[in-house]
Amino acid sequence: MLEFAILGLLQQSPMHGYELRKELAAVLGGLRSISYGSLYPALKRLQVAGLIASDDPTPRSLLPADAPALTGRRGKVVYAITAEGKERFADLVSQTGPEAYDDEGRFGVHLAFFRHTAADVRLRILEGRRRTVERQRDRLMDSLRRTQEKLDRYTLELQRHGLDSVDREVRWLTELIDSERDDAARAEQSPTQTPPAQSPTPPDDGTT
Amino acid sequence: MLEFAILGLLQQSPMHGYELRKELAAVLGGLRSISYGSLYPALKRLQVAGLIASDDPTPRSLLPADAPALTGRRGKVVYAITAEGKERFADLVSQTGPEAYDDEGRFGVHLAFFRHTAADVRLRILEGRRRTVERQRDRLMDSLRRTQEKLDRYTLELQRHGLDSVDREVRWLTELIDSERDDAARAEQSPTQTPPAQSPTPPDDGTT
DNA sequence: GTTAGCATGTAAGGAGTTACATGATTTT
DNA sequence: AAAATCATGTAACTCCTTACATGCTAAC
Repeated sequence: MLEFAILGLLQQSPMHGYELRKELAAVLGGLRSISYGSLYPALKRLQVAGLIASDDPTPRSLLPADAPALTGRRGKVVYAITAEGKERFADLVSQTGPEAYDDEGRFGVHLAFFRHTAADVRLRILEGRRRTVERQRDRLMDSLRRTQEKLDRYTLELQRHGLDSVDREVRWLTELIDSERDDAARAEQSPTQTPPAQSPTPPDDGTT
Repeated sequence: MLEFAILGLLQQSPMHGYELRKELAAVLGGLRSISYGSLYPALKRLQVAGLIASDDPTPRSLLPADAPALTGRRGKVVYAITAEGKERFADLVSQTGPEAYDDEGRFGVHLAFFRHTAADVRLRILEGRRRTVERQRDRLMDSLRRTQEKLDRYTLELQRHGLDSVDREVRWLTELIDSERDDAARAEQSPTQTPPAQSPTPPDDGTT
């Protein structure tokens, strides 16, 4: 998931690790960020696999011969995606199986890169996610109905709040799906126009 | 976290692993359950630590001497919490530091066992959780305000939905906190009565 | 020229998962 | 007695975190 997100970000522009971390926070839900202990090893793995390349500013060959063992090379290291990396990203982005939507984090990453995703793939991922969340909702409703009496006030509140959240997520997904379908229908009617990448008007939301 | 949840459930009644797993699902948010690959090793660790004890139905000593190496002992194994385990659970339950509310899962477990938690500890945990979630909300609002134009429709939707969820969680926590404070005030007025373990009437919620 | 904060990296470990293997009990 | 399902367990692995170690660069 992390490697997927890195490839996606580097697709947009080259970056060094520190920068990447900030952008990653936005992609991964905006709340928690990834730690360096995950980030740098991931970059190394991607580089070894040939999916990204570093524009290393101080290559060994330019250092004086007496430079000591160099436990760690320092200085900003800018990474860029390679052709192979783009290929791999295209593969990942077009996955429509459970791995694209069963896990909340992975789904978020897929959504964040929807601009690089074909319209039919977008729709399948959104529908898959909705099915997953609907199943969660149904299980929760079931469990609430069956055990309502046995539960104390706090557990009850926790489950009701969880149910409410899941319910809202289903509605949110339904809005996205409907809006995707509208776009598809519109593209059908006037196929000469470029399909709209920006939505016409988001359905509203009232709050704030 | 898993071990905390197990101790909490065994506090209520002895159970075997399979049963435990179902109850665990409810405690851990009702959606995903824990796998056996986590559960059984956890039980073993707790037993080795002396916090739980198994009522093993087929102890080695009762088997015929020719019983072969016994790669795996089978038959239901019922676990019960020990006095030491109760002590440990009481310790865990009364923790009011970040470990009780920074992680969503851990907070959920704490909440699920609020009936075993002192009123002042409950309040501190709820307030801590609210602070954590408020910080998340503020960070998200900030990020949304600053980068609104750069984001495509999908990332924007994702962040707006995330913000909405976090906002609702803050409100939910505030309701719980207010209700706790009411209870505390009521207990103050008539200290001879036992403090109410069940809420009088949940503040309402309208939806469903 | 020293402190603060930017930037990179490693080692150890935590908390879970999947895949596998097997036994015990209930249903048909 | 075969099949389904209940129940226990291990090994290997995934994916991330914390704690640590270090160097580079700008500001005072």
